Amino acid sequence: MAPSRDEPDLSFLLDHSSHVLRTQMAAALAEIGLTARMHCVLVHALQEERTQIQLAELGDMDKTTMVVTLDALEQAGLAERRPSSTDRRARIVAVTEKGAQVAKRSQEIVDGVHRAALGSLPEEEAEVLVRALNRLVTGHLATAVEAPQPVRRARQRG
Amino acid sequence: MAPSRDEPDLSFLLDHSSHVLRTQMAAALAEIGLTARMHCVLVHALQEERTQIQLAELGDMDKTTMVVTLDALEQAGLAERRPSSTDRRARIVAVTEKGAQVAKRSQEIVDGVHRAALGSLPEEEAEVLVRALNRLVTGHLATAVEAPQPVRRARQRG
DNA sequence: TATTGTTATACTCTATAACTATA
DNA sequence: TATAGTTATAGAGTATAACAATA
Repeated sequence: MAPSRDEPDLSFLLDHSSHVLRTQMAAALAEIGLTARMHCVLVHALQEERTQIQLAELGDMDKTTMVVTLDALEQAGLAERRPSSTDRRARIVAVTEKGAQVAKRSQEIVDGVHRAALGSLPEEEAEVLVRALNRLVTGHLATAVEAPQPVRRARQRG
Repeated sequence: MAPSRDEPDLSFLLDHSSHVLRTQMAAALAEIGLTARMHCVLVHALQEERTQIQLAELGDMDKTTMVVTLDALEQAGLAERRPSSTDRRARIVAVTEKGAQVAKRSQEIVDGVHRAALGSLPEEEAEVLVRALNRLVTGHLATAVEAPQPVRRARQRG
């Protein structure tokens, strides 16, 4: 939505800037064959032994979305599913050697995209921007208002 | 995506804050039966005589999305399609009396949601936040990187 | 009984294509 | 030939339900 008047339209400012930054990030990561989600999973899986559900929560995605993301990472040879030694239901996501290299590169890309954006601002403005957003994200804009759940029919038996 | 390290994760900050603000806005406008798009169309249509396509451009939506949005506004008795006096293909979107009242109320709601967010910050931080976002939106984050177009088959003849 | 991961699929959203009327 | 608006629908994205294995 475009700004309608002279008042600051915070919705437009946040929507537009986050959308454009997201497209820049997607384009930059696509050059090494990654999506933002794949990058996110790689980085978190590298930090410590984590199951799919733990990684899903960290990346704020559904467990079924994690399945698809992991399929892509496995197919690219960047990660593997390994049985957990303590819970035979769970799978630990192990990052391969190649995956670790790619993650290092993708983190540089992510940092670069962020630096380019923040670097386009006067230094003090960039600092305050980050501080203000952090305050919002941990305060007034911490948790989404959940919409009323749409009804969902049972799926066809097969 | 959650922040992965100690560096400021601008993507997360913008995505999260814009998403939560959007849900707050949707919930607040839903109380008077509006979506953000409906509000956007009402406000712009009130400013001057505008066609559907002009309103679609202002609200950054497709003309087909505008059709759906206008259907909703008409059904709610808030706006009407009127033939343009200068172009018999085009329709002017006229806001009804009731629509004008609702638009006034919805603008108050929008302003209120924005004020609540900005008001949760120290005054100077809020000012710099808006200034910085404005600079990004008109500068480094002005235009989205467009993704390669997905192929699209011809639609079934009927 | 509850949880992990999987598959199948329903749903939403939005854009594309084709069409009619008009320019 | 090009444009405004409409309809139908394709496609992406994602979440829900059901299920098997295990806790």
